[in-house]
Amino acid sequence: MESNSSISYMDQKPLILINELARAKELLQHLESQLDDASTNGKLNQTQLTRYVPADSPSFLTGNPQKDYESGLIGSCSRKRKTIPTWTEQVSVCEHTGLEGPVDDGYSWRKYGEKEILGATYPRSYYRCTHKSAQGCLAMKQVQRSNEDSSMFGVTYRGTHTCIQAAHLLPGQSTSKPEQQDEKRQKKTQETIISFATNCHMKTRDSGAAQVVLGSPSFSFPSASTPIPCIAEESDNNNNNFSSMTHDNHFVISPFSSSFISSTTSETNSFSPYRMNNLEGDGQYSTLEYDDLCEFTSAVTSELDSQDLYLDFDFLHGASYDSNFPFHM
DNA sequence: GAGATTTGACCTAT
DNA sequence: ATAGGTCAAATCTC
Repeated sequence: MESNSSISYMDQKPLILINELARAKELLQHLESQLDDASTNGKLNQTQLTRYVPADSPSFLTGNPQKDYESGLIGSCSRKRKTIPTWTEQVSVCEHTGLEGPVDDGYSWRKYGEKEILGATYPRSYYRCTHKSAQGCLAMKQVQRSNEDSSMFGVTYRGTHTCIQAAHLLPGQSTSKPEQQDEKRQKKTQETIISFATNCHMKTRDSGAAQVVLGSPSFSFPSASTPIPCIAEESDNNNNNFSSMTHDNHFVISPFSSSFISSTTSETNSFSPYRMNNLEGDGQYSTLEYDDLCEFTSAVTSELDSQDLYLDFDFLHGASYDSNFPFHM
């Protein structure tokens, strides 16, 4: 990689990180799905999938994928109304970490409806991409506040952004003034990392049972509407040539691929506390890559019947909070 | 005045 | 019949 690209990469690390964390979340969801499938097939009878959600929440909050499959929200087009061939993503967002609530995820949305939902304390809000008319972007999302924890929101994304903002903005960016975007992005990046570190746990047990803990009460991915659809299909990518577990159970993060940098903007930020140190001891920083997470996902599924694993992202140890990084396997 | 939000009516799947 | 999703006119905000 030429030097200019290298500088640009360093400047854009926070943005990259946001996107990477969004990818991580999606991959964890994918993993959860894989584990569920394995359990269904009798491979993992003791598999437990734990996902924080209020008990009386709608399906996208209760984490009942079967229900959503049945309702057509996942993996297929909705059978209701116009069938938009879309990919559906489900995330939970906490307003405590999202700064501006669940609506501000970096994209421009226009609210087109609100509906009282049976059994739900709060109404569900319906949004579509602001650029639907201008650019034919079909992205939509639904936002619903949790019954039990009013600070929790369930955000269901339907469709991917095909508008200009999807091509030129990273999740977490908005159409506000650049300086405001910087501030928002910095805060969101910090909050995202902290939230991710505090609440994302993956464990395997001696018994072979697996536990995935996603979206605990304060867990959020402000950039949840990542413009990277069809993760399940892409997760089979075999270009993951840079991640491995070391002898001391550290997850090795190796140099960043150039392909992802091209999707970022040229704005600058500095988040040195959150840099990811690789473990080569050469002082170079690197980024948790998408394929690392594919490897990670694969590792979980292949190691379910073996020893405990421990995943240690050093960059989080350097963050300005004192909790132990809880990303374990 | 343009664009966003609200809200009641309407449509469609179950 | 009912519930969820969408439409579109009215209203609000900048």
